[in-house]
Amino acid sequence: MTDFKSEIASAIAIATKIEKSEIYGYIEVPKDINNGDYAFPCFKLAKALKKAPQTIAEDIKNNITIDNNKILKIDIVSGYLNFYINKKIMAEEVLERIENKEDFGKALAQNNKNIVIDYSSPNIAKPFHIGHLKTTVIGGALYNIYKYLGYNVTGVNHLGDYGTQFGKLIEGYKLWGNEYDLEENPIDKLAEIYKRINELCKEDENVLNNCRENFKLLEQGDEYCTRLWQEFKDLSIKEFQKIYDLLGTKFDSWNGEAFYADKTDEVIKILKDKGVLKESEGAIIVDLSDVGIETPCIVCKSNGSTIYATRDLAAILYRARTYDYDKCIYVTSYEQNLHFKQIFEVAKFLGLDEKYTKGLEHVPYGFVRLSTGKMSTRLGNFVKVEDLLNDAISEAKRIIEEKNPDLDNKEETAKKVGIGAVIFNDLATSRIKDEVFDIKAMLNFQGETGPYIQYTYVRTNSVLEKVNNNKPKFKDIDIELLQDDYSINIIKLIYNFEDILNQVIDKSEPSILARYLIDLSKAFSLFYSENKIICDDKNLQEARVYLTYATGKVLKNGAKLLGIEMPEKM
RNA sequence: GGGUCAGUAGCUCAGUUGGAUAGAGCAACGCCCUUCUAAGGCGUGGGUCGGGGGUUCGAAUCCCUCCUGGCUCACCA
Repeated sequence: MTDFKSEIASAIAIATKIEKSEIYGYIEVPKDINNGDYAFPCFKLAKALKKAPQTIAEDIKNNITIDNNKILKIDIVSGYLNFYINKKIMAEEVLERIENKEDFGKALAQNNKNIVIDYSSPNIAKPFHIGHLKTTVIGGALYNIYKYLGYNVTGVNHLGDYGTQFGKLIEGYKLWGNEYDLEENPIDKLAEIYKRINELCKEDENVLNNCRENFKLLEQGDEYCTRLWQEFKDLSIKEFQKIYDLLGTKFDSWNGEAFYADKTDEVIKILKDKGVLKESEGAIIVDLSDVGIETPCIVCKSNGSTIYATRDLAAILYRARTYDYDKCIYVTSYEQNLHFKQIFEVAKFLGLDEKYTKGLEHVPYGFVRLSTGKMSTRLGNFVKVEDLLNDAISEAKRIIEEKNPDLDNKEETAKKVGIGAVIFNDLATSRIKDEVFDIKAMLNFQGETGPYIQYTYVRTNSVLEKVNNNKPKFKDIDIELLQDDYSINIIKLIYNFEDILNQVIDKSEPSILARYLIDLSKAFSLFYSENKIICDDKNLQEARVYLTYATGKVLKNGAKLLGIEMPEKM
């Protein structure tokens, strides 16, 4: 497609003899469409050229050589150079590509880079609560978008399946296992056992020692402990899988912490050979004060066992070797900011190629808090994702019964709408912001929500159904009939789709796409309410139906990248 | 206390990397369905962009400082 911004930048660069990349960075899109489609603020050059902005604008305008077919008009308004592009060309290119490219937006993807994304990563034997939802949907969206843009992506569910907590669980099971039926509701039962054993540990030091002993046995491969651990793990995964199925989340690897348990010796050895290990208070640490991190990174506890940092370092080694990653992304809450800062520094001592250490990226997100305070598994103060999704689905069902009682596939539609609402809610705002969980707001399907996007899509669908899905061919439509503000508004947005996807991966920020889909939905809703699409004028109808089809396609593609499924009717 | 992130309308948030008159949604109030789905569209009210300095043609955006809140600061993950 024609890159209007780039062409304008080139032309200005030639006229001013200034580097194109510099000019390109200055060009902006005016908020007010009356100021054209692209604008160049001449103030930027005033100092360097020692001229008044107005003079610069005039000079550029007089000297610029630009394709008059693509740029129709250049205006000077208070120091700005405003460019008016030929929207017919833009409309033609955008709409033609929609028809031809099955996966519209992929054009910029011609890379073969390997991306590893570590996301979701819940703790075994603990409930999957709404605190785990963000990493799951943010990671999932990044996974989809990287893949869509042509990267080789590996999604890793780095399960929390290792540590003293399992020694405790095993001890609890030994004591009271016969009181619980784990098949029925495994996670809840395990959580109960976990809570109970923790209480007992507080009362009785001997029990705590037994727990530690169990974990040691587990580390040494004791048959009984390993069998129990495996069983807890299997039950948990089965439970998690239910939620992943609802959310449509997929992973390529389930290698969790335990997987790296036998790979930490090598890490210690490399660090030792590098001479960066120090003993301090009985533990073995890497001092990072040289790089401004005052808290040292512990790689070996004073009792000789390893710690999560060591296992994360082993994972970096493993991922570099196995996946040859260009980027390795960790989606976790910002609680772990310091931890990742530390291990990314220590990773520089592992003797890896710079490519791997530079490719490490932590993507932190904000807390989910209940109105009653911070969530705590221990205190039972949490909302399970399964319950939330079920609430959302019931609410969607209720609304369907109220608004569209004759609908087919009510169950399936309610599922898509309810889950779409929940996913969208977690992706719609900047990931770093904290969120106070508000079930009422989440179940309000009005305004800027997932259901709004779905509803807009459904409307595009019914228009097409009205013409028996006889979408006109691109070559048969008259672009001239799509030059009104409402249509152009939509076309411009579709033109930006690729750019939006690239922004998302640049910033690891799926909310950019979520907001974009809202903007596109708004633009279409306005077009829809202002125009009669199915009308007496056959040419006009065909052009508008085509635009409707194009909008629906982008909405559906975009939503899918966020993990939101579109119902065909609702 | 150190580090770090955040503070924009009553509430929830955008703000294209320093640009033109700071925008949406929710909530409130009004209007629009014999018409392609009203889960929609339109309108009204609502702002010291946390405070104060500074940088410059120009600041919600960059720098300094203070205030408020979150997270974190050695053997949990």
